[in-house]
Amino acid sequence: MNELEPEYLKSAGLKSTLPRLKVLDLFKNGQERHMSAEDVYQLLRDSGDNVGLATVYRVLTQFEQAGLLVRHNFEGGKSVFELNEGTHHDHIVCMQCGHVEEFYDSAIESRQKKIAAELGFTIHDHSLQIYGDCTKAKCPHRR
Amino acid sequence: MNELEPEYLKSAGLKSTLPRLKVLDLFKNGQERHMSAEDVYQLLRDSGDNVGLATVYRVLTQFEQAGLLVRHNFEGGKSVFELNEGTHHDHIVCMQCGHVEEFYDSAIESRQKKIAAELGFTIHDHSLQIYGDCTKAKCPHRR
DNA sequence: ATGCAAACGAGAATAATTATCATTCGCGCC
DNA sequence: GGCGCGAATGATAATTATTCTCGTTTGCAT
Repeated sequence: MNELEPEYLKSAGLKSTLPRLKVLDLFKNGQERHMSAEDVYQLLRDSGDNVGLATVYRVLTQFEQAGLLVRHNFEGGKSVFELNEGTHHDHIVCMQCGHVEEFYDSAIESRQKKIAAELGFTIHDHSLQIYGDCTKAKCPHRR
Repeated sequence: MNELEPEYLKSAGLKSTLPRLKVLDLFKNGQERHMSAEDVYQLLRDSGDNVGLATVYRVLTQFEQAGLLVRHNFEGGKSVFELNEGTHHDHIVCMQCGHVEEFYDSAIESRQKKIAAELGFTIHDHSLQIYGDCTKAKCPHRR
């Protein structure tokens, strides 16, 4: 059932190996959009694939550098990755259940550009997270 | 020469102890606005005050909870603290020299509130950092 | 099929932070 | 001005996230 996709790795200049294909498949066909290294490691282990934790870290970092994944540093000290689908967005994170929603606001984006320019910075990257409680929902997502 | 200020601690519900007074003094009268636990530890050590690293971590966390300091999680894996002067602001960080500038933009703030509301979140906190290079300056600040 | 560099897996090493616990300190009380 | 007690401290062990090391395996071109 594993829908492997070696072409992605080839085009990214990465050799097509089993661990890489499995990790990529997890992000493309798995249920969670946002996963930490530990999450990936456990999910692979659960599905019977024995990929070493060190390899997971290596692969995630390589994928980030290749532009296949994006890394986020949410509160809590661990890096979280998601598939890079070209469209930039920021995140709002529920502090109760850990659920993550994505949003994009062009007004915020353009203000950031203006501010950076005014302060004499060449913008490289930015990171915006809103932390709160998803009161509306009954927090159906677990951490 | 240490200008101690026990009243701050009292009013924050914290017992006035030597390590706490020294850390507070560093933030109020030191040259760096943004410091990690290790930074604080080293600076105290340099000025002849022997405060344990564990104590530094404890005091920083207590000060954060008491509202005296604000904690930031910039890229790089370590927490950075600054004096809480009531005025919220975000940060732009130079990736070359580590220099930090502060800014506040009411348009960004209000857009965030609106977005959180639309997504059904009670906003708790937020974190916005822009990462870039301070091209204008010749990067006079070192990390 | 063969070979070799690149990738892997297990476990050691590192970095930031937190927990443990015996000793010391701040401070109210007599 | 000393006493006592609980809170705070400091040294160090423990934890957590991540990276490094190194002997073994694998992808892939010949």
